[in-house]
Amino acid sequence: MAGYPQFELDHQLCFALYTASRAMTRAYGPLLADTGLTYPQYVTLLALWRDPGQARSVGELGERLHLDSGTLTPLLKRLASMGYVTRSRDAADERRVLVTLTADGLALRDRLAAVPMSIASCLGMAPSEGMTLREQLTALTESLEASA
Amino acid sequence: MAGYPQFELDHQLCFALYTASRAMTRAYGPLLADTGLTYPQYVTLLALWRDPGQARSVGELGERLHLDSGTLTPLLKRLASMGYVTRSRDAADERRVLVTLTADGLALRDRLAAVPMSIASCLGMAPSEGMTLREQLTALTESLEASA
DNA sequence: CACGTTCATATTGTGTGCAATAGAATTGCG
DNA sequence: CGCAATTCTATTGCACACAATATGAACGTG
Repeated sequence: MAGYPQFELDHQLCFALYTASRAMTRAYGPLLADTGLTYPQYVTLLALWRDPGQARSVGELGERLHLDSGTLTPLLKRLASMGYVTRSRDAADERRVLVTLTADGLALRDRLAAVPMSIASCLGMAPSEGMTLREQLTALTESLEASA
Repeated sequence: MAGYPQFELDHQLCFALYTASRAMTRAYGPLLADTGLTYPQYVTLLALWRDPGQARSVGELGERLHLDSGTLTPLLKRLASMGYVTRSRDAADERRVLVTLTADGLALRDRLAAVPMSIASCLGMAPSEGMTLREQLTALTESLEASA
């Protein structure tokens, strides 16, 4: 009986992706522990650090991060309670909530400046390899989201 | 001011990985909806389908899936409540809990036989590309877990 | 300018993930 | 044999993810 080769766990791209993603998140844990941040919170700050004076709506952040309000609303409330962002209704459109970095939130960028290099040293690959892998994963995301 | 190029969201391998993994999980949703399974439950069944008569301890499954008991215990209880597995203490070592496929759990393997091909058609890449990507991700996981 | 539709965010409910702890069983060492 | 250390699973607490729904604001059409 040959079995069901299409179900072999070690042949599944999905499983390799799922496992690698969780390993990556765990790798950030010790690097973020000082600041009390989780990995999703760190990624949210990455989006905000891009242009620190610029306020973003929840929807803009969600589009950028591929996350919905059910995830972002409580996450942003926790960032606000830690003093890293502020949340306020947009005066021009009261449906929108604007998220802005605080001085403390911006200061985190300097405190965490070495994090990307620390992670890079754990990847076991050259920067060019990482770049290629990143591009393949981005293309994969686009294909998967287009099929939805 | 040049800024902080190391923090550019679109240059982060971690973010591409995080986003792709969630996109993949979402892609499985419609394919598993009929069975009531979630993606982590499906992956757990993949491990069990490998050798359907073989009982596994929670620890063995956790090692295979890189998941701990805090995740697996409730997940396996849900699979048991759906009738797809049974859970029982190992008579030879009462610390261990043995997980076994039921007939219904095994029958799912036939009901879901087309799932891997359906997913493959959403990936936007040739099988050989997917295989290479999978190998790179597996190597990445090993590097990240070795650095822990 | 009313009012139904659409838009933006919040809430609810379910199911992971994982660190930390607890608790029971087994093992190993003297 | 006795008991401390170890092993294995379960529990607890917290933080995502996301579908489904609710709520309120803004818009468009007549």
